[in-house]
Amino acid sequence: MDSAEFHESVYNVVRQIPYGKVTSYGHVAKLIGMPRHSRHVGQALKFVSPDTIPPIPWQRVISSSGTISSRGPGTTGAQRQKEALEAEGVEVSEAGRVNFGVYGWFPDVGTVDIGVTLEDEANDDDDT
DNA sequence: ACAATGACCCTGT
DNA sequence: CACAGGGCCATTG
Repeated sequence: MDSAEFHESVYNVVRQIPYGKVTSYGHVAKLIGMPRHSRHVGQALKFVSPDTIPPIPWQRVISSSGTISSRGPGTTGAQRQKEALEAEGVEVSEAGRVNFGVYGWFPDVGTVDIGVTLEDEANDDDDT
């Protein structure tokens, strides 16, 4: 799994988050089979540009605590994310928190097409 | 090779 | 709920 494939998997999963729903970095990491790489999911998402086709709804990925992660003081990323979510009907509290009980999307691992053949990676024998 | 960093996560106080 | 500490792991200086 290269970083390129990692990104692909992340994008594929994120694209499948239903409109008006949100999930967490950690869950995305689990879905692509790398539960320890929650931080890198965010890293992958920051490479996303609004011009990407098909579009990647990066705003639907927040922290496991249900809050929008701050990109640091002076940045507007978190603010844009909040507005983007509200634009699709997701309620975001003033503290930047979303009610997972209502808007959470946490499908079981294996029920989501990650777009990468992880199932065939064990098949490397050279049958003649 | 080492140290620091990051759109994270979990547990404990 | 707020805060602190430890763990995690690829990337960057």
